[in-house]
Order: sequence, then structure tokens, then C-alpha cells
Amino acid sequence: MNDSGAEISERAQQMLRALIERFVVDGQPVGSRTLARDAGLKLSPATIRNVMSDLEELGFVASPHTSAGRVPTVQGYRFFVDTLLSVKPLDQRAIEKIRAEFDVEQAPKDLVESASGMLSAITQLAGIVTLPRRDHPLFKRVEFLPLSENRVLAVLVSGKDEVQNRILKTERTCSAAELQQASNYLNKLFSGKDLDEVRTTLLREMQQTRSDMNEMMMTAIRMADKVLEKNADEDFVMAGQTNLMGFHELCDVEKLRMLFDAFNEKRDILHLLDQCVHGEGIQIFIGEESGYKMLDECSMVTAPYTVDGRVLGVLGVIGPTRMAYERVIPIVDATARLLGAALNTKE
Amino acid sequence: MNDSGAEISERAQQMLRALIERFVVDGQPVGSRTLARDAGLKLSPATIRNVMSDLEELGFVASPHTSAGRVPTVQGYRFFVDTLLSVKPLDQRAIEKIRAEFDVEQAPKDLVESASGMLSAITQLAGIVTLPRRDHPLFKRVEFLPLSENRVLAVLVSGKDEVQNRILKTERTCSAAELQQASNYLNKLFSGKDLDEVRTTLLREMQQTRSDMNEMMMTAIRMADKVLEKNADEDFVMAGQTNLMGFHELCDVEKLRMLFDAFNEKRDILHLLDQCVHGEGIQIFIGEESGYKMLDECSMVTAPYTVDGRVLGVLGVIGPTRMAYERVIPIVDATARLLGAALNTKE
DNA sequence: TCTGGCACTCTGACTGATAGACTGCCAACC
DNA sequence: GGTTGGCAGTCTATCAGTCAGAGTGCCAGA
Repeated sequence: MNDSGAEISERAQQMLRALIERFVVDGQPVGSRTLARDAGLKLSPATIRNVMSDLEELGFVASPHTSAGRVPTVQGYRFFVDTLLSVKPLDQRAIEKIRAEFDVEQAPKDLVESASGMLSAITQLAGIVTLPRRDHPLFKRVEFLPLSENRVLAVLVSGKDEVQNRILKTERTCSAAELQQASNYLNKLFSGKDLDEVRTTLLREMQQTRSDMNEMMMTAIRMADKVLEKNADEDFVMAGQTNLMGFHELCDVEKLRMLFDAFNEKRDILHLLDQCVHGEGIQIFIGEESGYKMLDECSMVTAPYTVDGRVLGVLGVIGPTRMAYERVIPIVDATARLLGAALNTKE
Repeated sequence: MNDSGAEISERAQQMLRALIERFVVDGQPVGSRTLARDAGLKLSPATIRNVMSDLEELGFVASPHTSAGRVPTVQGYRFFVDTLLSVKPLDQRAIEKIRAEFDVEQAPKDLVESASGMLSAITQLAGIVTLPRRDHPLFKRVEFLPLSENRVLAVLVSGKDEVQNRILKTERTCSAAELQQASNYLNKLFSGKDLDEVRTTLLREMQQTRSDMNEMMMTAIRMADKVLEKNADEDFVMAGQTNLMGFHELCDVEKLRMLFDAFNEKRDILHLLDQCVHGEGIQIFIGEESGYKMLDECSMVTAPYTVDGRVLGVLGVIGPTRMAYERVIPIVDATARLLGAALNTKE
């Protein structure tokens, strides 16, 4: 694949842009006459045809059949978003509107849901947001509360005041004082330590000393496991999937089914999103670039969202390849920033 | 609508059954010759035609056009499920298989998800299960734990040891003793009382005495609200929605979109499920009977699930009107029982 | 009451024929 | 040399027409 950016004339680029912009709005192959009208250049259709022929040679456009107009290829879109696109940042009013939707009182999970809902509402595509992940959560404190004869409620506070509950059945009735003692012990020893470390330490200790506290410690370990595991197995939230049904390139029921199955299955999509975490800023997969069959006719525009410069997750939009990238990109970008900011107040 | 059960001959009933059974498998209008072969009666197509004509008169079948076979109407299906259907209970092996899927260790929410997944997997339709609701949850106890200078973790235990957490920011730093005192007070006063009652009592008291404890009490109220609200605004879990894309009567993208939008919107579906709670046992909505346009070509088979004879929720299956009712009904029935049983061990 | 037969109807698939929308190429023009 | 108008060629979409297949309704006879 030769990077033929230099070979392509200014005029040809302008035409490619016009062609894509036109194709994005109505999804029909674009002919030379239409383009002559649209492109803004004062050229006859015949000239346009010559240029289009060059663009086809370069692989930026293709024609479905002899007497249809031209359609942008994946390579065409790629060139478009990489070098032709001028994204104008969202105007302040639009940004404020999004910010207003983020209620800082909301829990992280709700913020994430707001974000995906907003992405889909504004772009009229499908919005997708991964849940924020915290790496290396810290052990803060644990508390054991007696509930009934032999049932104890364990409360584990970790990281940024993330709380986990678990009810455990004990073999004998523990007094409140006993439980207090157990939690005091654990808190004094581990408060502020890395949760993962706490977990292994406890495990080791349990093997050595067969103490009365084993039950409590075991529970603490299990809860720590749960926090850590929740971390590992990431998840995402989607909204507006049905918006995709409006695009006739996706109207085939088989394709739709594959797509929606992938949304439900989550695994493949997560894997794809994972690749976006590492990239800096906006990341775009066009058509087959994703490598997943069900996304062949789709594009994905993503941006990581950060708090304190640490990437907590990714959000973005899934739509047909012919989406209005110049409109979608600033929206995704702004939403990522604002979600990061909203999560920041949670500190 | 005349209940013409008496007017319809034994033979006609048998034919209606054969017609529906045939139509269910391939979705094509059924002609007289096919039926003559299928029905098991030794009759010529001509005779069948006469009977079909009667059935059409009665509104049980209809023909899409002159020279197509007959198709069952909603009324036809209704008669079929009400009087023609002989549901054979699920065999023990199948039941065991379902039971095995329910891990009694799972939380209620996970059990519900297993159930919907199983319903969709076994029937190859969409499975739906409402979350179990507890009515009139009791206040059990509340606990306040200091986290940092002016942050307190509140833990509310209600009903069957349902736990709610909330972090509150206090204006001044509260000592552990102070917090202990507050929770002791509330627990002594309200333990075992109806949560709703606790809530109103607290509200009243707060208006009368402007005490230092207001902040704690306010939090307790808010958490109670959350428990109660979670109760009111029920929710459901679905699985296998994409299975519905396989049926050509639903292949129209517009219809699919309406349907999936309704699944996401939840409100209408919830309203429908609500009607199933009151009915005893299996409840079936066929086609337009539901009263919702997006379900015009769908049927819904539901059963309430109970613990200790109290209805906690509803589960069921959504599929095209031409579903194999005699197969689906026992599955829904058994799953409801088993889910109830699995939840029972949670007591 | 059941059945075979016949006329009739409607669908779906196939076939041309035609209009419309393009392209590609060529010769002329600036 | 770049640009243009014109023209031939090509592909699609659409519409009417035909035909086989499937099914019904009705009638007369068993």
C-alpha cells in the first residue's frame, strides 16, 4: 500500500472530499454531473470523469458497476479522515449542553450511561462507553456487622470509596466485640495498602496460623477478589443500537443479526475498544480495518477518557462507514473530555 | 365475538390444529392438499376445502389471497391454545438440566439473568424475566462508618438482608462515637418496622426537632427512598433478542426497529408484564391482543414466579405469533417454578 | 356426506423492451 | 496540455406480458 499522498493533486483531493461529503448524505453512488454541481470547482463533468478515473486508479473510489457513479473505498475514507478532514471544535453552546447532562451527583455507572445515551442522541448513531476501570485499588477498611445468630455483614471499602458488601454465614455466633476486634486488626494492618497485596498476604497468613479469624479473613479475601475481578473483566454500556437499523447498507437482516449478536456477546467489541485505549486521542476504525466481519460496513470513532491524565476507559460511536466524520469526531472528543471531568469530581 | 366453541365440529378442530402445527414450522399458508396429507384424517382435499371454508367463516383462519392456502388468525391461535392444546409437562431430564443451570450460590440478579438466558436458549426465542420485587421491605438496621474528615459511609440493611450503601459528606467531622450513637438510636427505634413507615416517621420528626442528627436521618431517608423506589420502578432482563431476527414475518427493518426500541424503552413491555402478574399461572398474549403495535406479529407466553406463594415477578418468552406454543408453555412453566425454588434458598 | 373434476384466480419467476444515468474516449478548443 | 462537448456503449431499474404452479369454489355424481 503506497502512501500516495504526494501524487494526488489538490484538485483531486477536493473532489474526493466533495464525493465523500455527498455520499455521506444520501448513500448513492455519485456521478460526474452531480459532482460538477456540488464540488464548487468550475469544471465540466467530462473533466471530473478524468479525475475520478485517476482516483479509481489510486484505489480511493470504486464504481459498483459501469454506469453507476463512484463510491468511496475504505482507503478513500482513510485518506479523507487522515488528511482532508478539518474538524472544527464543537461550539461552546453545544459543549455546555453536554456538560449540563452530566449530573455530578451521579454514580460513575450512571455517568457512563448518560454519556452513551448522549453520544447516540446527538450523533443519531450507536453510542458506546466502557466502564471506568481503576487499576491497583487500595484497601481502605473493612467492617463486620452482626446481622442475626450466625450471619455477618461484611463491608469492604477500597480505592476511591468503592464499597462492597457480602453476607457470610458463620459457624458460631460472633459477638459484636469479636467482630469489632477482627476488623480493627485488619484495618490497622492493611489500611492504605495495595488490595492485591493485602489479598496475597492474607492468604499466606491463613495457611500459617489456623486462627479463629480465618472465617473473617477468608471473606475479606473473597471480597477483594471480587473487586479485583470486576476490574479485570471490563464491561461497556451501549445506547441507540436501533439507530443503526435506519441505514440501508445495514438493512440486511443477516448483517444486523451478526452486529447485534456482537453487541450482546461483548467480547469482540471489548477487544476492539481495548486497542483504542493505547492510542492517543481520537481513534478511528473504518470498515474492514477493524478486522471483524460484523463491522465490515461500520466505522467506529473512539476517544479514551481520562482523570488526572490516567486513562480510565474509552467511549465512542459506531455507525455505518458513511458517517459524517467531521461532525462525529468533535462530539466524541468533547464527550470524552466532559465525562473525564465529571468523573474527576468523584475524587 | 361469539364463543363458538360448540359450533365447531371435532373434525374441524382437528384440522385447525393440523393447520396451525404445519404453519408454525414453515410459516407458509397451508393448502388443502398439504393438509390432506398432514392431518391424519383420511379425507380428500375437496372435503378439507369445505371445512376450511367453515373455519374461515368463523374467523379462525384467513387466506392472504384467493389462491394461497390458509393462515391462522389471532382468534384461531386463541382457540388453539385455549381448547385444542395438550401441553405435556417437560420430562424430568429436561427439568434437571434447567435446575442444574441455577446455581444456588448466585445472587438473585444473576439467577434472573440465568433464567432469561436459558429461556432464550431452549426456545430459540427472546427470554424475558422481571427482577424479583419485595413488597413492604422491613427496616433492619443502619450503620454509619467514618471514612475521612467529613465523609461518612452509611449502610442500610433492609428486608431479607438487602444492603444499600451511600457515602455522605458531613459539614463537620463526626466522631466514631457520635456516629455509633446515631445508628444505635435509629436501630433501637425502628428495627423490624416497615421501611415505608420508618421513612415517614423520620420525615415528621425532622420537621419538629432540628437536631444535630438531621444529617444522618436525612441520609437514612434517602436510602430508604432508594430501596422503595427500586421496588416501584421495576425492571427486567432480556436475552436472545436477536433470535427474533430469524423469523421472516419480522424481517421488515421498520418492525424490528419498533420492537427493539420497545425492548430498550422497557416501559410498555413492563406494563404488559405487569398484567401477567395478576393472572394465575401461564398467561398468553397473541398478536394484537397485547394492544401494542410493535407486538402485533408477536406472541408472549409468561408465567409468574413465586416464593412461599408470593408472586415476586414474571418471566416468559417473546416470539412470533407462529410459535410452537405446546413446546414453549411447559418450558416457561418449568423455568418459573425452578427460578422460584432457586430464589427460595435465598431466604 | 364425501369426492373428483373443472373453471377461475392469484402469485412468483422469467422475459423483453425502454428510459435514465453513467462512463470512456475522441476530437476540438483555449 | 488541460479542458470541454459530444457520442457510443453499458448497466440498472422498471414496467408490461407471459406462463407455470398452487389453491380455491362450486357442481354434479357416488
